[in-house]
Amino acid sequence: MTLFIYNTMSRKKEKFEPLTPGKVGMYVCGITAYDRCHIGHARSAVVFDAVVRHLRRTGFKVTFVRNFTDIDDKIINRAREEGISTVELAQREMEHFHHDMEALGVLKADIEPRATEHIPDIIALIETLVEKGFAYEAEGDVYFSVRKFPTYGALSRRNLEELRSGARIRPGEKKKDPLDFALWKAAKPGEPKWNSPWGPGRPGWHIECSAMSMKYLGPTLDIHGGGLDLAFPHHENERAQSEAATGRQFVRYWMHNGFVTIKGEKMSKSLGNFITIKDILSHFHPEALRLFLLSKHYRSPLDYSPEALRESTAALDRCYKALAEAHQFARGPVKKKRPIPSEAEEDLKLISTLGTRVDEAMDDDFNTALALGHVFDAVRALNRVLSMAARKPSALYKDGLKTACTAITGAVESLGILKEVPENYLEVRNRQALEASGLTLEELNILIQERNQSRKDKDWERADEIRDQLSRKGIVLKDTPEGTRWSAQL
RNA sequence: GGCGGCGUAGCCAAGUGGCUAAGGCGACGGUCUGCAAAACCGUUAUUCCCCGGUUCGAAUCCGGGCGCCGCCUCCA
Repeated sequence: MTLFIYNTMSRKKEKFEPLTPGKVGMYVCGITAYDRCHIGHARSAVVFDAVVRHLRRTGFKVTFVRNFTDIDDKIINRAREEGISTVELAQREMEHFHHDMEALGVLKADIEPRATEHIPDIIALIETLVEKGFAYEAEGDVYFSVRKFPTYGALSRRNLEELRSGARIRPGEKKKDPLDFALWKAAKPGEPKWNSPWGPGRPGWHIECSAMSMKYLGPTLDIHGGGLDLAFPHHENERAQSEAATGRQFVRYWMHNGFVTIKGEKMSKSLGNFITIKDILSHFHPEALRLFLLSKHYRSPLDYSPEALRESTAALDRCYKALAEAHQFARGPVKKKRPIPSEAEEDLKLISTLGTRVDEAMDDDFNTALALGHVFDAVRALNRVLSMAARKPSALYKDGLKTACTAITGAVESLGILKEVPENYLEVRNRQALEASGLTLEELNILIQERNQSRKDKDWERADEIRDQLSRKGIVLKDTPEGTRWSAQL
């Protein structure tokens, strides 16, 4: 199997060949730690988490670096508003980030460098650029001279002259060219500062990513990822700085994920139309959010709505229900070994090859939507087998069902879903439903008993009344040969 | 204005030259059930925004149009 990745640089799907066979150096732009993360951040995190998982699953040794920007204008301003230090603010938001990521099942990066811990590396890189004539100092600021880098604009397909016509030098900036960008900013009174050859100041945003990525991954990264909004100017600038400094190719494969929109508009801090990860997780299961985020190809826009999350929850419930029932049958008391029909054998075979189909989908530029389609096919096949097993029970189903469950949960490793014990997942869903219904477990059981008595007496009217009453409270009753069971309504 | 992306069923979505246009949610019919629920089976796009072209053959390629979105300033 061969992995193909869409490279923003070439605008084409390319065969993935890392610099060193079998090893992948991957850098993804993390967050600026000044506020809670929203679903847009979650998408980027989950998408690249799936990338890392899939690379590792298919045998690559991945070094994954995701940075924190812990000093910049937004942090300084927010800290000032809150009356705390930039260090405190950044620390708090990095902790929030870690909590959110852990909840979402996003693997920790191997290295999570922070800008403020890499000031010497940043300064060294800027010095190289000054020495080589790509950067110049101006009253304590240092700027990158865009005109010195001939292929500037190649990544984001910008035309320098057109960019220049729209750009302006803002008051207080000492650029020679409107397109030049800051590598080092002289400290203003009261701002955090570090000493440098150009006087006290702090690094610009773009240079920190160049310095930190190359420090841990070398001059050439295999994969550099981030949101589409970072392509210009952030990644364009990173590329210019890095290649100017090293004379080597900076990134082999540029990957950019599309935006999360809400009512068709980009979700962003500036528009104020964002929903935080924390908010979502107070209403939905983290895996439902993951499922939602992976339900569309990573490069396309993805429109958020509570309905969409509910749909993902319904789909996830169906998967867990099937797994739970398969477990239950496998552990059940059936002893009789009657032969199982060939249809069941075929379904079990289909399930056993799910992993291959998921991996193939992922190999095609991480087609998670197609991969999920295969997963749902397998779940339907599993339910089909369960129906047959319920109709004509046989102990011969047990091993097949156990293997099928393992095949499914193993196949979705890259997607990072179905990681919970199915019974636990359903129990949590049920507990939440019970809480929401306002009933205690005891009250619920009394109602169920009363209904069963009514059913025995063939008082269907009363029995249905109780069932309807519970249904309105979000609790569904199911009459099975083993008795009446209740569960959360979808 | 410049650059880029998108428009596939009621909704979401995969498919980028050729087998029956995946899958999810929903709706309807059937099996099951006292009736339900869940699950399964079946139906739900003879057609992929519109018009023209290339081709033996196009949702898929080309040209034009309409509509939506994004980047060009901080943003995942």
